[in-house]
Amino acid sequence: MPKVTKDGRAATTLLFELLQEHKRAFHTLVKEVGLTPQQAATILSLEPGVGTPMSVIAEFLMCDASNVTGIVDKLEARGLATRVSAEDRRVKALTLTTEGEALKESMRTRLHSPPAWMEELTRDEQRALHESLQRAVTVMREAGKS
Amino acid sequence: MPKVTKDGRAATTLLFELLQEHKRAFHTLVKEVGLTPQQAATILSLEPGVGTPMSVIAEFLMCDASNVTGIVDKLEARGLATRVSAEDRRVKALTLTTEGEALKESMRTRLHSPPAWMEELTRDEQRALHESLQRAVTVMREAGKS
DNA sequence: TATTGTTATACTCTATAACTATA
DNA sequence: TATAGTTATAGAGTATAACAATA
Repeated sequence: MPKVTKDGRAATTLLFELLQEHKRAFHTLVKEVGLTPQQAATILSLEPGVGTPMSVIAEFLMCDASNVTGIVDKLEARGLATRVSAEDRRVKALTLTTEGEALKESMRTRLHSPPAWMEELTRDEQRALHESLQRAVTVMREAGKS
Repeated sequence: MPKVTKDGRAATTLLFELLQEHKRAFHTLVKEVGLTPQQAATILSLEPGVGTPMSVIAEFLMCDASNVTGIVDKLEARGLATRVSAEDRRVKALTLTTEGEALKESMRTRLHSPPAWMEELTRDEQRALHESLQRAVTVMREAGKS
């Protein structure tokens, strides 16, 4: 098992800087589509055609389940999502409406669209970045499971 | 000028996933030190020995200047920072107290410390990640200037 | 006049605790 | 009894608008 090297520590700090930038992009996008950050995050967390229990949304948002009620109320009021009943009749699952799916895709496209600086990298540099990040995310997912 | 390739787009999406992870780490840390997210972000934005105007803090926090008043009030009440007057007597600058500096360093160390998954990468992989991110951050900073 | 920071107000996010309806 | 979601409440974050002090 390799230790974290000087490169590993430097990479962590650089990641932090890139993430600050991404945060700004999210903040700007959310304002433009007229949602609050939590409403937007909820929309983005929903898979089309799959009902997501309120408790799962609370975990994703890192907040108490009681808050999800109000957030979801507003999404329903705007016609972006609807509550549906599950087998266990205590749980209420949230699904995107057609309008909600469209908004989600629109946000996703813009959020995941490459920042302006990406085109300053050569093809080879973009490939190297992709490969390194892919490897990092892979081990991160593995670590999360254990 | 190279275009954004498939690798560039994939890298952007992966960056998004790492961001989610980092967000969780920040959230956990903030709770542990007993600050709110905005209070913690403010502390982290202050340079030791340098007075930072309220307006600069507002820009960093991406919120209206009127909100900074209350956030700073609480930091002062906890003895982590103090308001000092600047040459232009309209502006009030915020500086860290000794206690505030200590807390900032403690948070910074933990936030920038490599996540657990980093040690799953080999030395070579860590070096590749570092180099790719270094290049990305360099062009990002350049793009930010223009 | 213009700008910095503050105050006032209203809405959103947040955690805690008490409640309901299911299980 | 335990769990999923809701309601009630209080503290914190947010934008807008109006204000004081200074430029």
